[in-house]
Amino acid sequence: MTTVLHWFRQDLRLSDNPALYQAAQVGDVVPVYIHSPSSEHRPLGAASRVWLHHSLESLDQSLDGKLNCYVGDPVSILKEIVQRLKPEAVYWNRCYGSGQSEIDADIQSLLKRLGVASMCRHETMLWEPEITLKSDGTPYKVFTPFYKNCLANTPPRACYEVPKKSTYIRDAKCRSLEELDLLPKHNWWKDIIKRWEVGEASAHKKLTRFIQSGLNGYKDKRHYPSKANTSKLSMHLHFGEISPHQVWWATESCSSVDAEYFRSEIGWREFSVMLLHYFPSLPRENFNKKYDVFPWRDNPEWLRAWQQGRTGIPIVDAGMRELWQTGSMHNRVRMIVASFLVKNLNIDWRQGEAWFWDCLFDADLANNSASWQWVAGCGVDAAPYFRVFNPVSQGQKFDGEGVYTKTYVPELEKLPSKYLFSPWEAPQDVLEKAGIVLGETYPKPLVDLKLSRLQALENYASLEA
DNA sequence: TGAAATGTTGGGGCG
DNA sequence: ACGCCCCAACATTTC
Repeated sequence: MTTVLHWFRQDLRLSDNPALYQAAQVGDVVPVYIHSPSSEHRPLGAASRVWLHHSLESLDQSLDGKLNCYVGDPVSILKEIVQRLKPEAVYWNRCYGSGQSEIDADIQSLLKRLGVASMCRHETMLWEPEITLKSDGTPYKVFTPFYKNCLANTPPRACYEVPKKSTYIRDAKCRSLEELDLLPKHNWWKDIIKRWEVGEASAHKKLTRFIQSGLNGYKDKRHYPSKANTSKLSMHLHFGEISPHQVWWATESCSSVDAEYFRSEIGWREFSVMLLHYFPSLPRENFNKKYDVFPWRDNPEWLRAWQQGRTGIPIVDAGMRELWQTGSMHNRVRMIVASFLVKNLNIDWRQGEAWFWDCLFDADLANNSASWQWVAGCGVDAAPYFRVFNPVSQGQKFDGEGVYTKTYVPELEKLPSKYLFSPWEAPQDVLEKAGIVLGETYPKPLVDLKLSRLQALENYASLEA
């Protein structure tokens, strides 16, 4: 029997894994994962490291404990393994993002030198970036025509089964999962990860549950953070515990408007990946260069207050505390807190992006940077600069009863809904009755919403001139 | 995947 | 009955 190697990257699953499927048909598989902190363009955030650790643990179990982990630069690690184990070929699924194509090219030339076949599969996305270009050969810069073009394009490929009868080989010289040293030294993460189930099986369970009970009414109900109408699949998709194809085809038979809206969100994910592919500087630089002279405010104390959920704006604080306590945040609230940071506090979107990157289990370079640039107005197909969310009316509209807000800001528990989203407007006796002393039991608002909005509009308008 | 300012309309109270 | 005012409700424009 021949030996082949499968290099796991952002495809931590057995089902619908094109490279693994093909590898297993050829021979016995050496499953490999390489942690390479030194060659990362953007080091993993703390939350991502925690999720990754647990995801690898789960993958290892699926592989009968045969997952082989290594630490170091992929080229030198793979070189060493290949020379030692002499597999017939190395398989992997393509990744996207800064430097990924270069890594692929480096590995391919390495394997060529070693006389080993390299099998890099290009079936990761529903529509690979190369086939979604406009007729003039340039990438789409507006979502709607991009997505229309996708739908009119070749349908996404069918899903692959879990490889049958595959034998996985353990390399005695690999490292243990613990040696990857992914988990933070302090134990803060234990309570957070407890809230989640990590791994391929959990991802599918979530998808099934969502289709059964969350998809119906998704189009409207997804906006309400206290409702369970979002899929919460983002982290599983990010690490490849489930593939977009599996999600796509699972909802494809549901021909409701709800399912269509849900699939278009998967479309936004494709859009972001495509953008990062063609504009690798997206996580660092304003896509719209006009914004390079924007007068961002440097205020570490305000930034800190935003991060810690003590801005004095209840829906903003609820969102930021949800992030801190759960490693995730409802998407509607992400937009609200982001708009507040950028357009009320006037702080550079990169500061917000960095915090999300560190705290989110689903931190994804493409989605995160594209979305922050969208909010800030400097991105591709971005929100117009004058679209400023009012966190008071957003709270009233999407969390009317305050169920979500009170979950994370319990000190406002007794405040009537009328003032829940703007406690600074509550009469003194109402505050007293609710046991609230502004500035003591709950912060006074960091900024005046009306004035800060006008200031932001002025700043933004100055760029237009 | 906004919100505020401004404009328009129409019903009802009232002299 | 009529004109006038007020203002909610809705529509449009502007940022």
